[in-house]
Amino acid sequence: MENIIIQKVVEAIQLLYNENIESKLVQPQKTKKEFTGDLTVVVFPFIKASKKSPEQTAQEIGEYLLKNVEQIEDFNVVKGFLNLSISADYWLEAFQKINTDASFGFAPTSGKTYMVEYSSPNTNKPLHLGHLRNVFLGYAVANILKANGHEVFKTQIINDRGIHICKSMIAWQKFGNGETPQSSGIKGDHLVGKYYVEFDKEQKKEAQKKFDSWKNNHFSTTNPEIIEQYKEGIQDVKEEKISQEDFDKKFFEIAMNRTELHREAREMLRKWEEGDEKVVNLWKKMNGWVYEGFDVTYKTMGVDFDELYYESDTYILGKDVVEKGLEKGVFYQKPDGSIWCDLSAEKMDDKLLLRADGTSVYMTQDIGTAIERYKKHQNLSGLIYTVGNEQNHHFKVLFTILKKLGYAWADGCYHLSYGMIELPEGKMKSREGTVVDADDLMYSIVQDAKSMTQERGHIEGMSEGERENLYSTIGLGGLKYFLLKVDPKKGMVFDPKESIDLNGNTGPFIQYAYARIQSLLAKATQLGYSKSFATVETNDKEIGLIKLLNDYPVVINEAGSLYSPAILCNYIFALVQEFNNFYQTVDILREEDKNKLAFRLQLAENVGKVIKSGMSLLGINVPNKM
RNA sequence: GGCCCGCUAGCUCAGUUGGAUAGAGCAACUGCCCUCUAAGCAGUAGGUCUCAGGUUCGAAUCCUGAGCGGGUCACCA
Repeated sequence: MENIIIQKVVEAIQLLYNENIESKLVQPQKTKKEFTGDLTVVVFPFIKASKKSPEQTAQEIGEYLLKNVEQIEDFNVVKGFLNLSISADYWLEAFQKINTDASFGFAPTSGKTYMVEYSSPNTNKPLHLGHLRNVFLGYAVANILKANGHEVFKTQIINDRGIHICKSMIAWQKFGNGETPQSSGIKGDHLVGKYYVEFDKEQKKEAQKKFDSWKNNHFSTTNPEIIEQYKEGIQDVKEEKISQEDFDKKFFEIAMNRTELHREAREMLRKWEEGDEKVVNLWKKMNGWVYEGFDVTYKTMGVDFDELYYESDTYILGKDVVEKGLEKGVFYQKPDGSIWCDLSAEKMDDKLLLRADGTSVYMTQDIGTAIERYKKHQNLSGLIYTVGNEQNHHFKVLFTILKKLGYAWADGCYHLSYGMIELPEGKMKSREGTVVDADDLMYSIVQDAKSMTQERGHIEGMSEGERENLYSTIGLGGLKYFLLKVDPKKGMVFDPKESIDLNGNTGPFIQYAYARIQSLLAKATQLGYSKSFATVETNDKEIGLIKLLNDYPVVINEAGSLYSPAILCNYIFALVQEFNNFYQTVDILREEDKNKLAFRLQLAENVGKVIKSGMSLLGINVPNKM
């Protein structure tokens, strides 16, 4: 419809004023609620061509459109705004198409393939609230891309090696007494996380002892540098060059790095890299526990992956590429032998790619892994990394380097960056135990949903299993919607003391509307009402719903190209608001005109269809009763 | 300090190439269950869109500067 109008407006200006204007200048938009009409054309851009007042220009163009576009049946002019009314027949016809299209809103196959990476956890602790946002976001974006006709591979890279997991391993060896998930009844990832925390606690104790003895001028260390530094530090504090707080922080950190525990963890990492059998076996065992735990969490979350990558496999990648890059002159070498990428042209600091001793850094393996993925999936149109915005700079550098290396596909790489979730008192700190655990949060929100549902739900006649199922549908739906409705780029505050709101603009609000529709349809079937209708007289609430339904394909497209499930959330919410208004002001089953009744049933059915479809793209289920 | 991002109602957020009187939800107040599910609907109140300039028919939106908040600039991952 928009296209027809654009074309006809250009035509009108050509005929009326003998001027050619760019079709870009014609921007039909939805008419605001307080005015009558469906589409509005702003005529200000045309007054240069018409050389007449905005009002008169709008009037003349309006008359032309009324005569020459059959779907337009009326128009009105307010200042420079030309409001056009589209005929009900046009909307009814559009509705027929929606009604008969089983995969309404979804684009035909595009032939493109995308890879979406999300989650990518460390294996030394369980998933937390930040992962929930990450995973729900990545999963929803993957679904939305599929709905846009693309083939999608969902993937994660599991950070299964490194100093962090060694810490858990050391602590378990020292204090674990052979504890296992089976023996303790603790979920595997939580058990490993418990020892990570244990390690930190013990290390802090040891560091504190060391630090205290320094304060008393007892230096057990054989390293005279530390003593010297410390004494200088004290002097600086006296001269107020640094604050006591900064001094404490700095030397506590130094003490931490000089603890026996820290040395042991480093040593274990070294042994792991050598392939020491004992260490590798312990590593496999404890990672195994973590994976069992993650599986349960992912299952509760209702997400999955098509392809897994492990850092223990990929951390070696990239070295040869960097060396080749050096030969080709893309990178340069410093006198100490380290290899760097010059990014001054891009106004960024130079980036280290290989240390002087030839070992790699994070960036090195990211380069290698990206190349690996494009080798494995030829024709990949895009690679989407769902990673927090603290790594914005990292990805900017990564994509720039890939491009410098001559990989044209680097343009298809996209960092799906999202804002951090903060608690009312600030950032979550795993060391301070303020992290909101994913399993705990999901459990408690389902409990909330349970008590709310028992209070006001329509659960009579449901089996115990069906009820439990409903509680988790509502609870998790609420949680997912809560995390997805905010623009990914923005940070958000989460207060664990207040449970997530399940009224208003929420998942359950939408689920409730869906359940009402299903109940309505069931009752209609029971009463033997038909859903087929001839042409009917419509009211503006009905047309309003059709207009919104008609937007669904555009919304999917937009949500896909902007990688934003939030756009879809807002759309579904608006649709439900409109439907609730319709539902509460227009009779459906009580309607005496059976033709109208049938039409309204079918309208409700299609609203339900779109709600279900949209919610499923978000990874949210909808219940038939609640 | 350099670079990046954010700032819209008391709170949480919409507002996509600049368009009409800036919109929702929560919280507050007022109405509505005659069983089409009140987890709902209708209404009231709440705003110098952080501030100051600029661009033009027209700015929350674009430009410049300032303020506040966050991130990053690691031979950490």
